[in-house]
Amino acid sequence: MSRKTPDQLRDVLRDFRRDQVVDVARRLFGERGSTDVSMEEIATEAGVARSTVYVYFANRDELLRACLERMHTQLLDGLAAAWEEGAEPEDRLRTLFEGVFELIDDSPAFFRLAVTTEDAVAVTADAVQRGASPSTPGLAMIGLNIARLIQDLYEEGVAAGRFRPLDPTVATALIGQMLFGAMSIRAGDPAPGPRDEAAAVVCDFVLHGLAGEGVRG
Amino acid sequence: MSRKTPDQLRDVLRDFRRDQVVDVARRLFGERGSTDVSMEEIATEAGVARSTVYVYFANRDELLRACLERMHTQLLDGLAAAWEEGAEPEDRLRTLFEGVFELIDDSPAFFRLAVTTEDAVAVTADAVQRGASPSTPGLAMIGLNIARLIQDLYEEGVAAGRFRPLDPTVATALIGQMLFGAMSIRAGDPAPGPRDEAAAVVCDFVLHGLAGEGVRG
DNA sequence: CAAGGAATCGGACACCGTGTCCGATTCGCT
DNA sequence: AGCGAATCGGACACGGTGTCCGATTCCTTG
Repeated sequence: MSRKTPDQLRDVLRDFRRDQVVDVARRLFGERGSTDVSMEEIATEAGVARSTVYVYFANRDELLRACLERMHTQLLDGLAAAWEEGAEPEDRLRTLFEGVFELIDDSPAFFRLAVTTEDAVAVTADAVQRGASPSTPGLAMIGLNIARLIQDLYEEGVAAGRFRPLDPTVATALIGQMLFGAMSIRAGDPAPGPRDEAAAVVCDFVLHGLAGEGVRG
Repeated sequence: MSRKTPDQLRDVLRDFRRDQVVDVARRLFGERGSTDVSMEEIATEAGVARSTVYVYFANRDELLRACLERMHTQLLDGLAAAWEEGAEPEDRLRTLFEGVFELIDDSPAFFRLAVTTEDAVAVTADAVQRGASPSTPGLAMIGLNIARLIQDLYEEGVAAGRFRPLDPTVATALIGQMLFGAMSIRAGDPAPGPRDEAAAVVCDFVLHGLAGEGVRG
């Protein structure tokens, strides 16, 4: 062969090294704020020179984006794994909350990160509607895929006659809001309760709301 | 009198100057991130020397806290103003959302600020239950008062037979989560819809949930 | 008006983190 | 052994923070 190492292999290696750094950065960013942790510290902890980090990431922000993207895929993987278990829309909803909580419990500072880093908050269903191209780079996708998940879930539920027929865009946004709120609060809770319980409670609330059962309708 | 200016007056003056700086800081922090805006800039914009800012605030963090506290009181004032209008629990709930949205629209970066600055996320009702002493300094109060508001609202609703009787702590937390999520999303929405509409939609969701009306119970 | 004190200015300072650069070194491959 | 790529490590400029202090302004009071 003319090339000593195929570009392909070289890239794999490169990704591996990148991941190595991202792992550390994610942990440190998680424990303390995204500020308060220096490049030096990340590099040292990852066992590389500071200058080497800058080979893989143009700057601090890009490293942060990489961390968020990793958490994102981690979340989606986790959700996909448990996704097929229950066929009932209600169960899927609960699964969704449980999966999200699992990620939060694993690295509670997820949100401080996500929120700090601009526009990751686009759990709005508009985004789905506006159909941001799947090639959209970076963080827009982070909430987008979840929004899509929610919208699918909701429409299934309506089709099955389990959910009220609302404007799907609005409904998706509302569920997303609840999800976001629940995540944020759990992320800030120093002593969160059991995951399944918490998910069940939130899920019940999302389904039936606040109003007394006999009161209305 | 022995004193040229009574300490009292001196303090008033001092507060006035402080507010002057906080006003500017809040705006700038709001427009761009809490990072990305230097003390120098704040000072200049406020028409004082950088060193003078450090007379009133020990450091950047303290200035940030002051900004958040100001927003907090602003929010509570706004809510209190419209609080008595509707006696019905449902109306009060809607008023709550509207009031919060109003603040958000006024300075959308409220949340990036609040969330970034640790533990402001304590909208958990546990906090109310644990009864954090009212003297608790700083940001713990920021969500606490709102939580108290929510809890009162909820208990009124239950007493009036309008809300389902749940564990008040849990119910408060859930409403708080929805509120938090709604705020966050609206804060990130580049083109938010009319306030009253948005509030009405969220409110309806909180009241009746997702499930079809005839489906369950 | 003159004197005095408090607040403010403005500029110097040390410190730290970022991002860039480059020569020296190590590592893997042939 | 020899080559090239990756890595090291340490220098650098830059910008922001927080501290300090002498000079200046403003207001009060005698």
